[in-house]
Amino acid sequence: MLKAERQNYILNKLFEEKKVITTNLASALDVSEDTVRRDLNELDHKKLLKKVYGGGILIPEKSVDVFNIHINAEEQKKKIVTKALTLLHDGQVIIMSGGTTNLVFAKLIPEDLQATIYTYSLTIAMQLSQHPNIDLILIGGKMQKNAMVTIGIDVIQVLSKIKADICFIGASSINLKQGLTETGYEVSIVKKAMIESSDRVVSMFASNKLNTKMPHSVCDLSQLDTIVTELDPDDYRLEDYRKSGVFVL
Amino acid sequence: MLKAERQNYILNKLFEEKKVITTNLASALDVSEDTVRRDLNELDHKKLLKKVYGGGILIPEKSVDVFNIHINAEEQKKKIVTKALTLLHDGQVIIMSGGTTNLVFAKLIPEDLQATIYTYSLTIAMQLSQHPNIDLILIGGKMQKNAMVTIGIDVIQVLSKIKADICFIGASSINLKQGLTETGYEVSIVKKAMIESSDRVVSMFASNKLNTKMPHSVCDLSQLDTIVTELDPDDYRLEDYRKSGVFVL
DNA sequence: TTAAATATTGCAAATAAATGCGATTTCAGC
DNA sequence: GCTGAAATCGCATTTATTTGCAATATTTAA
Repeated sequence: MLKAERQNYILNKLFEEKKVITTNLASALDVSEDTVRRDLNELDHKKLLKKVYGGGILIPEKSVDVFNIHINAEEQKKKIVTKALTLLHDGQVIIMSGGTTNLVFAKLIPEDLQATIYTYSLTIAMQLSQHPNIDLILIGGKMQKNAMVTIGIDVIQVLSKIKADICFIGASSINLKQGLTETGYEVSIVKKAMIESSDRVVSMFASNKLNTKMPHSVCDLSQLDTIVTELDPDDYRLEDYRKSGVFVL
Repeated sequence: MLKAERQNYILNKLFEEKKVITTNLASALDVSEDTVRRDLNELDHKKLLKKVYGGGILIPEKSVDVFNIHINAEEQKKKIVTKALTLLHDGQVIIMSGGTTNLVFAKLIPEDLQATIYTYSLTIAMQLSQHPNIDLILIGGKMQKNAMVTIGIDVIQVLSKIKADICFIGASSINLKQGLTETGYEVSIVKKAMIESSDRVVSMFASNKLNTKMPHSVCDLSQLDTIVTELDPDDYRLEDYRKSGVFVL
C-alpha cells in the first residue's frame, strides 16, 4: 500500500468518524504505530487534520472565519473613536458607514445612549445589536461581499429618504484638493448619499490616510464638518485641514 | 475517548447549558473528577471558558461577542441540510430565512452554485458572502436584535416584490393542524411574506420541532412543498405529514 | 542496468502526557 | 469558625510520542 493511499484512508476515516485513533489505524492498515504517527504529523502539517494525543480530529471549522473580524491597529482606532464619542447625544438620528474604525466606534458607544442608527454595514449592525437602547435600521441592498456592506440603488433610495443629525463616515483617502476619495465607485456613491442626508458629517481615520488619493470622489473637504484622527488637533500635519475650515477633533 | 473529544464535549455542553458541573461531567464522561478539573483548567487557560468553584461558566465577554455564533447540534443540522442541497440548481432565485439551521445550510452550499439569494438574516448574509458565484441581496429593515434579522414593513415590502423559485424557511414549530408557527409575531409576518413570494417552499428543522406549537401562525402544512428533517423519510413520526401531501425529504 | 542517493518503515529505548488515587488544602455557606 | 464539598498537590501507573538507528524499498543519474 502506498503512503498516499494510506493517508487517504486516514482522511476518509476521519471524515466518516470525526476522529481517528492511532492504534486502530495501525492495526487496520497493518503498519506500525510509528508510521501512522508520521502520517498524522504530515497531515497535520498540511492542515488536513489536527493531531492530538492518541490520534487525530477534524480541523476546527474554518468557515466560521467570516465572523472573525480582524481589526488592524485597534489601539490606534480606539484612540480616534474615543474622541468622537463626545459627538453622540441622546435622541440623535445617526448614519454610520462601514469599516473597522466605525466598528471600533460601535463597540465603544455607551450602553445607555438612546439613538436611532442607520447603517448599511453588516458588521456594524451586528455589533450595534448589542446595544439595548439603540433603534437599529439596517439598510438593505446588494451585498458588496468583501466589505460586508450593502450597495446599489436600494441603499441610495433609503438614504435619500432619511434626515439624520450626524453621520460617521470612514475614509479610504483624504487630501486637501479632492477631499474624500474611495477605491470603489459604488461605495463612493453610497457615501455621497449619506452625506446628503446628514446635517453634520464626521469622518474618522488614521493619519496615514491624510494626503492620499483614490479614484472615486466622495465629497469636498468643505462638505465635512469634523475630522477625527489619532493626532493631536494642533499637529502640524493637520494644519492645512484646519485652515480649510473643517473642525479637527 | 480522546482528550480533545472530551474537551469538545465540555465546550458544547457549556454553550448549551451556560454552565458545566465538574461532578456531572465526570460521571457523564466516565473519567475522574481530577481529569475533568484538569480539562477545565486547560480550557480556562485557553480562554474558552471560565473555571469556577464547582465547574465552569461561559466567559463573560465571549458570550456577548456578537460575532461568535454558536450552532447547537451542528452535526444533526448538517445531516438535515445536506439532504436539501439537492434542491439547489444554477440560476435559481432563492429566499432564505434566518436561524442556525439555515446558517449551516449556507455553509454547505457548493462553491460553484450560481444563484441569486435574498435573505434578511445578517449571519446568513455574512456566511454567503463567502460564495463567489452567488448574487446576494440583503433585505434591510429594523433589526430584531436577538435573532440578527431584519423585520418590519420594509422587509415585507421588498419580499412582496420578489418572485423566487424556492425559499428555505426555518421552523420554530410544526404540527399537523396549525402548520408552521412562530414565537414572534413579526417574524411570523415576514415568513408569511417569504412564502407568498416563492414558487416552492421548503422547511428544514430537527424532528424535535415536530408536533409542537407556538403562538403565531405562519402557514398551513398545505402551503409547504417540502420538509426536511434528520429522520429517514419513511420514519413513522413523519407518516402523518407524508399523508397530508407534503413531500418529505 | 547499476550504483548511489533518498525515502520509507519498524524497532527499541528514552521521553512525555494523561490519568487516577490518596493526602492535604481551600472554599462556600451556614 | 465549622463542615462538607470541591480543588490542589504529589505520586505511581499506564499509555502515547519522540528519537536514533538499521533494514528495505524507491528513485535518480550515469
